[in-house]
Amino acid sequence: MNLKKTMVLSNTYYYGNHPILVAVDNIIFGFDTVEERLKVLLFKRLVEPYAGEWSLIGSFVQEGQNIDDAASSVLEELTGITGLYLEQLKTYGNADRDTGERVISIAYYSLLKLEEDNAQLRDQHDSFWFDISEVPNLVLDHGQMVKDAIRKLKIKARRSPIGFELLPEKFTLRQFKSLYEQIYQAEIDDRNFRKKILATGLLDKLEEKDKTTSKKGAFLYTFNKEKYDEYLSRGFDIQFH
Amino acid sequence: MNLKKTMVLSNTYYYGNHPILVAVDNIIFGFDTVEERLKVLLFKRLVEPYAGEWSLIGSFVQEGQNIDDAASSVLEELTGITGLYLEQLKTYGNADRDTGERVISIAYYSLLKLEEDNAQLRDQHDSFWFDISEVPNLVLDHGQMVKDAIRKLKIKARRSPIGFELLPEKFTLRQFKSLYEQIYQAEIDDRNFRKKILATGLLDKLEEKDKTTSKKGAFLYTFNKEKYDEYLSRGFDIQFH
DNA sequence: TTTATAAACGTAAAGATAACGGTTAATTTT
DNA sequence: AAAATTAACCGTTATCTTTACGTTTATAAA
Repeated sequence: MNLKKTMVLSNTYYYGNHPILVAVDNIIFGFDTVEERLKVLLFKRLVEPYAGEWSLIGSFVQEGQNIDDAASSVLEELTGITGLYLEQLKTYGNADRDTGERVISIAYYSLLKLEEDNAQLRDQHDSFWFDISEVPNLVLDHGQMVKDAIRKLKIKARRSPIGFELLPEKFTLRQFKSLYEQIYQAEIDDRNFRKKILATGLLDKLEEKDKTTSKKGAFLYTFNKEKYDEYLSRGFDIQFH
Repeated sequence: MNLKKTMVLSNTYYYGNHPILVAVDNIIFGFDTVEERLKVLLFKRLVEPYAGEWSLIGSFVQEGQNIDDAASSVLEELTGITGLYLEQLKTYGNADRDTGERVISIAYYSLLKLEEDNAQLRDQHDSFWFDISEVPNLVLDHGQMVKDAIRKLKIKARRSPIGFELLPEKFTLRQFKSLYEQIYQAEIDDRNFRKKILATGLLDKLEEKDKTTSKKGAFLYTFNKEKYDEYLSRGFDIQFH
């Protein structure tokens, strides 16, 4: 329909068009600092449609509800945490993507710290944290959504200090390096990583050490919030893959 | 709504949810090689709602129509050209973004060559190519859409040889440079640009010269399609700003 | 006391970037 | 006909960045 045809509708601008069910789906990433693995949270569907199959978590967009609010509600009700990192990924809208009624899905991805013993986030009978290299077959086009989210995360990690959302308050350089290694699925040279990441000034070294992976112990670091905010506003660019 | 609550709905999985009008809006970019300006195509609305105001072109997503097809239809019916570059930008879905009925809009952006004497692409009484630095006030959240599209284009231009979509078949290095200058709204050193862009191997030098901007004349170049496809699949990275 | 190993520190060669000077080919002006 | 003009084109160097890899340190376990 081009503009002129649309214009003819005039008073009937909205009328005669076909409303469609709209949902949000959420690709939830978490970094396991113990296993040093990037994970994605998936859900086993208990009932029809697609009972027994793995899927993302989502919900329908309700009357009067902003789409961003629909996405953050899903996340908040799942985790009990507000203000988690959440960003729109892409909208999936092939007419036949849902085998039941037509549903357009707006996919979001979120990043969260996976250290806390948050009961709701623990593996449950109906949800599981999958290694991003071992995602099972998913319902509908959710597999494509996860693929697209991982691709987006790679790009995001270059232009934003993503560790701030994925690492715990205190972390070792080893953990930070392994986060990048997981995202890019590639080895990073230890010494070069250290140099580059410390040169940003983003990290404050603490007195404390973590001895879980070595006899010597590795110093813990935190993000310098001021530097972090500065990079967020002025732009950030780092490359590891 | 978390998964368990959703599950309880079971057979009524789709039932009870609220269908919403969904539209696509298109941010159409064109590079004017004569003026050496990056332009965006906007439309003066002739009738209500918002008569007399500038807006993007769009359409409602029809029953059974894929969202990507809705977006490409708008573009094809406007230009008469198929296969133009078109990519999804972002979905805008605040409940109150449309002052009439609720409409969720999926924004797309497209890139096209602006040289051809295509009547439909010329400035008309109801449409106009605006310099990207001189975009007027737009209807609803269309101004934000254009802003977001320009931001996306900057990122896109780093990771893809965008000139292929925006420049004519034959072009000068001057024109290619000015395209990047327009995208990044910054001056680029002539000699460094030439070195960097030629080093990619993307360009084939022709015998022909263009004398419109100098006495000496500037050699024309074309994209090497093989190299271009290679970069598209293996990844591209160039920085000018 | 020795061994083992992650952590931490350092260096040098190669490559990329930024800044800028000089030459060329043609037209326009004198 | 000669001089002036100007975009186009070519080249150099200093500086920063990246890559690759060698060395030392602190501690627990053998």
